[in-house]
Amino acid sequence: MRYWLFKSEPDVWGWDAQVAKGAAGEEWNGVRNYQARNNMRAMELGDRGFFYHSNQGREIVGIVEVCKLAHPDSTTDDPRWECVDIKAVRPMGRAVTLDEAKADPRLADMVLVNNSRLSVQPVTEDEWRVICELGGVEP
DNA sequence: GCCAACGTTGGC
DNA sequence: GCCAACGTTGGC
Repeated sequence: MRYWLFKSEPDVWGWDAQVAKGAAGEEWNGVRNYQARNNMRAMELGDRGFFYHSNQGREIVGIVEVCKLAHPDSTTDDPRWECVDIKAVRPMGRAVTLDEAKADPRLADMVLVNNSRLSVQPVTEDEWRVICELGGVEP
């Protein structure tokens, strides 16, 4: 099992919208970046991810699970773009902000801290534990 | 709202 | 295959 982080602007697709989809989950569509797509192709069923609000909030608000492997993105006819489906698992006990992540030396190498542009990114097991600790949830 | 960083496109 | 131009993301 691997760990990931999904970014979305809360105005466009936020945690509440994800939760509303329930156990069925929803396509993480709209990604038009090869690196992000490749990360989704590498995902397996049951992999966990953080749900991050970019721009407004700039914080990790919840935990999601991959519930469908990479498949063509229904929002485009371009066969290059694929996406997985994810479902909400649980909210963080307390949102973990980008500032907190930046301030914690254990997260100095985290992609979130170092590459603000990548919208679907890998998270190491150590980073996962640290964020869960800060957010007050079981890893 | 600005702009730096980054990725993509397309002419040559 | 290089690189200038352009578009987008996302922190600030």
